[in-house]
Amino acid sequence: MKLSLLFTKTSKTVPSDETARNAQLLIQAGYIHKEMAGVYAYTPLGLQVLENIKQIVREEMNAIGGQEVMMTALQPRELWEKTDRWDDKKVDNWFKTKLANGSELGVGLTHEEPIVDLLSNYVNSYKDLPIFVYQIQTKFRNELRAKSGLLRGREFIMKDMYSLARTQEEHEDLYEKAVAAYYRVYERLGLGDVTVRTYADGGIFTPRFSDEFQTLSTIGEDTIFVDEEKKVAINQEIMSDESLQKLGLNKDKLVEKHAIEVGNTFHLETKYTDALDVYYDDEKGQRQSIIMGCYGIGVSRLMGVIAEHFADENGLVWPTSVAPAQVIICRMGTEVEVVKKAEELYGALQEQKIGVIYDDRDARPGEKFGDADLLGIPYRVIVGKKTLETSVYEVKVRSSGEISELSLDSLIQLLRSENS
RNA sequence: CGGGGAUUGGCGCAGUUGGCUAGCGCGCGCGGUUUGGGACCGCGAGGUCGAAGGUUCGAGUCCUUUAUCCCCGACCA
Repeated sequence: MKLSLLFTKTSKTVPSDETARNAQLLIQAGYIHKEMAGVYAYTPLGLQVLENIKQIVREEMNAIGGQEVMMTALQPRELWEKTDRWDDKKVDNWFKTKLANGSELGVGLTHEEPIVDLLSNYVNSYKDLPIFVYQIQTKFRNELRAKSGLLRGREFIMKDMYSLARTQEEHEDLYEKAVAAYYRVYERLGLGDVTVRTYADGGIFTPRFSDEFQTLSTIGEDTIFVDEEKKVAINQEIMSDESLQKLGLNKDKLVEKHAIEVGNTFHLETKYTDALDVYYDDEKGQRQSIIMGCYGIGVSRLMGVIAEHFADENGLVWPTSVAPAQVIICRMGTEVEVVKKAEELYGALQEQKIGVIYDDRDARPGEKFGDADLLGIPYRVIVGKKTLETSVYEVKVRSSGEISELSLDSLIQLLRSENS
């Protein structure tokens, strides 16, 4: 992508109506646009990051047998009344609207009911199970208070997966597979070291604990207690001697930390399947309940977490796995030979299918360097008069600041290895 | 939903005890000098001060209502 063609621009000033670092940086660099509180649009660069995160999530869900679908945002009232989740007293953050004929609709905030309703058309026999089905979709929640940029929005992108199992053992197996897939997702996003499985409240679903995936961060609104040996934690909200005993955790080994929830998995048991009257026939023709699990990852929230977690005083610092491009070419000046050299490099990298941004603007060096830093592209290559005299390119690593001089071949090799 | 703060060109801000045609920086357009960390000179466009109502000879400045945004708290199935 040529920067001269990109309609977004960076700003020298921080938006005055944001205090959350993720929102400040993402807006300043032109990745997102604030429509209203808790509602953000994604511009080309931001969308690319979002798509990269989605793709990682998608690959890992597919790897455990997940089947992708896309459910609807508009939801019929009747379906949700069957599980007693329509009433505002039960779930108070619905966005609701009406058809022209007056029928009430809800705007999707989660999809247990519609998923089960969909699957009920196809699931009859033990032969049809188990199933993992997921989607990556916009969710709408009428939060009383949106805050912290992408971390808590009223409209946000979420991956929600649901598992349907025949037996408790099968459910446990699916559940742990999903948890393992979650670990791989955070690992690939660069958050593996700071994300910890955390026991939390199971909500209204079940007396069992749910598992949250908490990324350690000072910006986190959750307080968790981490057992660093066991690599697990317990959320403050369920912290009690009884819970600790049940989980086999030793109070003295726990360290208090702030963290932000980037995933949550629940044991739903048979609550939704039973309520919606969906069962399967076993080998003996006996009708049996279906055991469900649900698994969420806040995709857009992750974008905010990653932005904020890796940023430094000069701007964003994307991990290579989600960066909108691997490398940015900064062309110095407009001399014919320099332009030619830069275009050549741009073409060569594109040919190698390496994500590349070419700063072909007729701007001053300082502006180009500043933008390259702010945009957070992992590698920066300079093409200027000096480049013409040597046969190497000056390459700077955004995260470390390390500078090296590489031939075209080794540059390509470096960028391709990061890509895999 | 309770408490606090904010709202003035695209962005960031200043506007004295109410007083003339509402300023500044950045950005933008034109011309020129520049080009390895946001350089400079000249000219220029662009706002009716969140909205509505009121007080006054006169309101960005005072009063009332209201909308929106941010923060703290409550909430987060």
